[in-house]
Amino acid sequence: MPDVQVTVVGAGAAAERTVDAGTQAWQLFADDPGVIAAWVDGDLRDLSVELTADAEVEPVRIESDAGLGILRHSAAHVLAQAVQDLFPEARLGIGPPTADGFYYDFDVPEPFKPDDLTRIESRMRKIIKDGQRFARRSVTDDEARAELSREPYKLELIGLKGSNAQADADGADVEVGASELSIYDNIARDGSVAWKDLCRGPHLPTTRRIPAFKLMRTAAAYWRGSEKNPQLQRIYGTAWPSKDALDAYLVRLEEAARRDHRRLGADLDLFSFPDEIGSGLAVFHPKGGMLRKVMEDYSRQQHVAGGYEFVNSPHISKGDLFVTSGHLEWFADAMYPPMHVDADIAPDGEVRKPGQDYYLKPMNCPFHCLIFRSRGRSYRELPLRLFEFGSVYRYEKSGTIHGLTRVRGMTQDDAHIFVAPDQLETELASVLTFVLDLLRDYGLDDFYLELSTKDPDKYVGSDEIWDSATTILERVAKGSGLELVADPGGAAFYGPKISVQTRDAIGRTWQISTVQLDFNEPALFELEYTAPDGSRQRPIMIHRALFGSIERFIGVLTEHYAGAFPPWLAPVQVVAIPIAERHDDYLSGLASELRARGIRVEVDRSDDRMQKKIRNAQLQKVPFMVIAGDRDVEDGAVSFRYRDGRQDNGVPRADAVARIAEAVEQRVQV
RNA sequence: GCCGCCUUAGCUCAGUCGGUAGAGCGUCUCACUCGUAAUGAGAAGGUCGUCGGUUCGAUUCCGACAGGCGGCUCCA
Repeated sequence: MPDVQVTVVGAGAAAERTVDAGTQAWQLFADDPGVIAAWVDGDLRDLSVELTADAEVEPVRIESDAGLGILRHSAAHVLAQAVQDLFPEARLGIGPPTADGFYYDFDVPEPFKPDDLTRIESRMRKIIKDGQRFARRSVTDDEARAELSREPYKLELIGLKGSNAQADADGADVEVGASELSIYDNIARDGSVAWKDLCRGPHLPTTRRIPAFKLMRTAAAYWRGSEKNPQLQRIYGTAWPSKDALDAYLVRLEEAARRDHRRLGADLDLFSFPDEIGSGLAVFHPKGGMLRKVMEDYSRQQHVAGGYEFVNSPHISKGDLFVTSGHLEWFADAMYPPMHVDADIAPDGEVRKPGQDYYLKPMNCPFHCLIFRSRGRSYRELPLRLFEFGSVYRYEKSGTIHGLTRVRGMTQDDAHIFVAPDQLETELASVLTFVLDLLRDYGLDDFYLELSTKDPDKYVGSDEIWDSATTILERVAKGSGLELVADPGGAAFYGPKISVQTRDAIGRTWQISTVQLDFNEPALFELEYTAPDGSRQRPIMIHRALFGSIERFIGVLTEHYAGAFPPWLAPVQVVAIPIAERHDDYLSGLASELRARGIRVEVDRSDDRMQKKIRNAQLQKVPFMVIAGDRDVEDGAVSFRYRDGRQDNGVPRADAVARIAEAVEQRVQV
């Protein structure tokens, strides 16, 4: 048998190896059970692939990104097999890996019930225990159609082959690759085919190589992601290279649940969503209101320093304003319906006065445009930066509402900056710096940027303008030195945008701030300024919001800090705890001193025992507990307790006040 | 908006195979005055989300609606 030369790329060094023709990749890595697939000449392949001359082979370990994807994709196949065993009428959608797991979509007559998941899970365990081999074979389109004639969704995917851009967009690419079709057979140990699926692979060698998995939940999902298509039943699962890794993932989910701002909002008495008001409409309680005030105060202060002018606009407007701005044309469905006022209809039906439609405002920009237009503007006024905490109302679809992060009434820290074209790039760069600096002040410091470009189906304005605007934004974004991710088609209809994505304390990302360019609205409102040469010129408008909305930002910060806000943001900064009632007055005196320094302090005069008061302050995540008993009173001192249980006893009063005031002023976390 | 699940005291949750309900925490009162995460005793508190249907009788079964949760779609 002729020999074949291959190159094995390992950790660090590449090694030439000579193997028999017909050697399969697994034979190179037979001594390493962590290897589950291989890169062969840059393509991800099954370990059963036969090596050809001069191939470059690199092992794929199960815990690598590619390895996890293969593990989870294989788990999805096991799920689908289990489902079709138990529900023979189930038809297959797609089943790709996701960031932390996998899912598979099924068309079933009845949605799955919670009990079904348990049954499916045990069936999956049996399939895994069976050690079925994943075997790949290439098929022609016609062969695939014949074999999968019972699977209408798969047939549709076969038809998509070649139009790969579309398939990529909705995840179908895991089933049909760019070139040839393949089917994976699951071969039982008696050699029979237990199950098969159209799939481009690769897969684990056998089902036994799934060390740990769990089905998480069921949900409905539209076929190929479109509302117009039928809904399939999706089963989500997760799979990991070890039981420990699975457990760690489940712990991570619990940690995220522990930080959920909806739960903390109730526990810390920050806000609520009374049914009587309506879905997605929050009320802020005194503690949430204080948090909000502190955030706003600091933001206003920074906006003054940043050269912004403060404006204000009403919550409702006649509809014509939103006809001019284009919002009614594009977003009428997502606006609260109009209030029709001032109509005068005679008893005989004669219209004496037609009346007017007023709308709750969904955006602040049209109002700011009117402020710009209220008088003639000179180039000397530019950049003109108009800032407002503007409350807007959007009739979000009922199913999308989520705590404070997706609401129907919100207050944006909204500014519209009008610039001359030659000021655009400089202003954008300084806006981006302003945004990032302010976010850092609130304790967020891990960012990347996303550049959202034109949606070919939903935009206004000329291609040239879009291209040049996009180029400028890209240059500014790159100039920030932050990682930049493309978001094709993600722009608003009126212009491209940069959004700031923030990673929180447990690594989740949130879209917070946006900086959007708008060449469109200044034209709709016929905005002009007089240039140095006396000509009339059209300004460019920059929309920008840092918090996005205050509500959403409070939600994000609450989760980021798990409710343990740094002292400057904490609604109650200090709880003073007397050990016995006779120490109340002593601590009231200290509280007055602290209040004189602007510190938010409460003295716990309840008749709880001191241990209970500590527990209560701890549960409320108050940054400073100052405790005083006989010893402290005698020494003119207090004892500190921090949220992490750390104590610092016998601190002189003046030092204690200074320590607290300093932590607040420096905006540090304690 | 679509699919599924859920809704019992302020909160977390028991319970009633159809005969109008119970605990812990919280609240209030009293006693206790205590050195770093829950002192003890007592009391108040619910037309079992809303409306309709079935039934002698509905918190329980059925339906609609509202609200919530998990996804999908959407997010100017």
